[in-house]
Amino acid sequence: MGRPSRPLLTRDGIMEAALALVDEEGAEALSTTRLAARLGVKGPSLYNYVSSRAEIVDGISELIVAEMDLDPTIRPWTAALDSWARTYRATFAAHPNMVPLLVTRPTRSIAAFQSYANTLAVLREAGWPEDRLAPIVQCLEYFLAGAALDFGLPRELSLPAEGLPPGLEPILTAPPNLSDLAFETGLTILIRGFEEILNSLRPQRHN
Amino acid sequence: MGRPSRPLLTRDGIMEAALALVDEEGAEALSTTRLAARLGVKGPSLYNYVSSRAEIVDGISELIVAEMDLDPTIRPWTAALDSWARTYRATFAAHPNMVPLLVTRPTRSIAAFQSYANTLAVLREAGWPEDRLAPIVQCLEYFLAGAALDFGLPRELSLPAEGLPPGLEPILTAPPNLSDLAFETGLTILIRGFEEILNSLRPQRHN
DNA sequence: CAATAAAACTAGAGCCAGTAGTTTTAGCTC
DNA sequence: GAGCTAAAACTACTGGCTCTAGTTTTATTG
Repeated sequence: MGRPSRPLLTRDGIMEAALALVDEEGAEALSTTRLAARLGVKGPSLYNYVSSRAEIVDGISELIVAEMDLDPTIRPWTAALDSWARTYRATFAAHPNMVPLLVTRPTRSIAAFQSYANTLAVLREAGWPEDRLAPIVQCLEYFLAGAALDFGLPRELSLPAEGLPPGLEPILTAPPNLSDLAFETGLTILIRGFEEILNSLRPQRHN
Repeated sequence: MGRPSRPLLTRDGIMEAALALVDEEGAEALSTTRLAARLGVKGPSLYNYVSSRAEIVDGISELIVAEMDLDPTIRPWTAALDSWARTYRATFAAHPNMVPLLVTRPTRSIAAFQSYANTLAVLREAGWPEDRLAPIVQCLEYFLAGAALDFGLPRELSLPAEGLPPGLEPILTAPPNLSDLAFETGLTILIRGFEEILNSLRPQRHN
C-alpha cells in the first residue's frame, strides 16, 4: 500500500477510537489488532504514532480526565470538594469499563495536575495549613477510587446458598441504589469530618 | 512421561504457587506457562485441576482473604470496624502486586461472606437498623479499596516540570508516610461519622 | 529532479490461554 | 492377578497478543 496521500491516522484519533472501543466492548477488547481494524488499518501502523500499548491506555486516561470540567470558582471549600467528588464519580461512571485501568495507576496528565493545583489552592485559601493539604486530598481520593470501582459487597452471591452464614440479608436484599447511598453517606461524613478538623486547628477563642 | 506414581500437583499447591509468583514477580508474571514451570510441570497440566486462568486468580484472592483473621469478639462496634479496617489494609499491603486484581472484582469466597456476616452482626447488635447496614459497610469498603490501591496523588511527577501549574508543593514534598496519614484521617472521620449517624437515629430525649 | 523521510504495509518472533489427543500408570473389579 | 477405566502427566497445535524489522510507496524538502 505504501504511504497514503494523506495520513490515515492521528495520535488523537487513535486515543479516541481506543476509548470508544473500551466503552463499547470492554477493556479486554483493547488490542492493537482490534483497535487498528476499527481505524481501517493494520496493527503495526499504530506504532508510527505510539510506542507501546501502555501509552494508549495512558492516552485514554487523559481523555477521561480531560472530560471532567471542574468549576474552579466554587466556594466555600466544602462545596468545592463536594462538587469535585461528584464530577469525579460521574465522569468515571460514564466509562465503567475503564475504571479498573484508571484506578490502578496514578494519572500523571497535565490536566490532572491542574485540577490538583486548583483543589489545593481552594483549601489553602480556606486556611488549611500546608502540611494538611496532601493528606486531605489523598484521603478523599481513596474514597472516590473505591466508589468508582464500586468495590465491596457482592451484589449477587453466585455461590451455593448452603454453607453461607446466616444474617446476610442486608447484602442479598440491598436496594439497587446501594452504591448511591454508600457514596452519599461517605462523602457527607468525610467533608463534615474535614470541617471539624479545620475548626479544631483554628485558634480557639474560649470566651 | 505418562501418569506419575504420585500426582505432582494439587489444586491448593497451584494456588499457593500462583500467589508466591505474583508476590515475587508481579501480576503480569502470572501465566500458566510460568506458573507450571515453577511447579516443575508443563503448562497444560494445570488444566487437570483448574478450568481457566481466571479461576487461578480467584483462588489467589481466596487465599488472601483467608489470611486476614479477624477477631469476631471485638466490641464496641466502632472498635470492631476499626480493627476490621486495619486488618484489611495490612493484609492487602502484604500482597501489593495482587491489589489491583483483588479490588477489581468482588470476592465471593465463603470466608469473605463469613466476615461480612460477622460485621453485620456486630452492627446489628449495636442497634443499627437493618436498612443502614449495607450502606455503612459498603461506604467503609470504598475507602478501604482506595487505600489498598493507594490511589490518588502521583508521588513523583515523571513529567517535564515546566508547564506544571504552581502550588503543587504539597504533593511533591509530601512525606513518605502520606498514605498512613490519609488512611488514619479517613478511618477516624468515617467511624466518628458513623457514630453520629447512629446517635441521630436513636430516640432523642431532649430534657 | 533528486534525496529524504513519512506512513502505510508484510512477515515473523516470542509470548500467551486453551484444546486435542497420546502415553503411562494407578486403582478398582472380577 | 488380569483386565479395564480413568487419572495425570505429556506433545503438538490453534489463534490471539505485542512489538520489531524490513519493504514499498509517496509526500516533502533542497
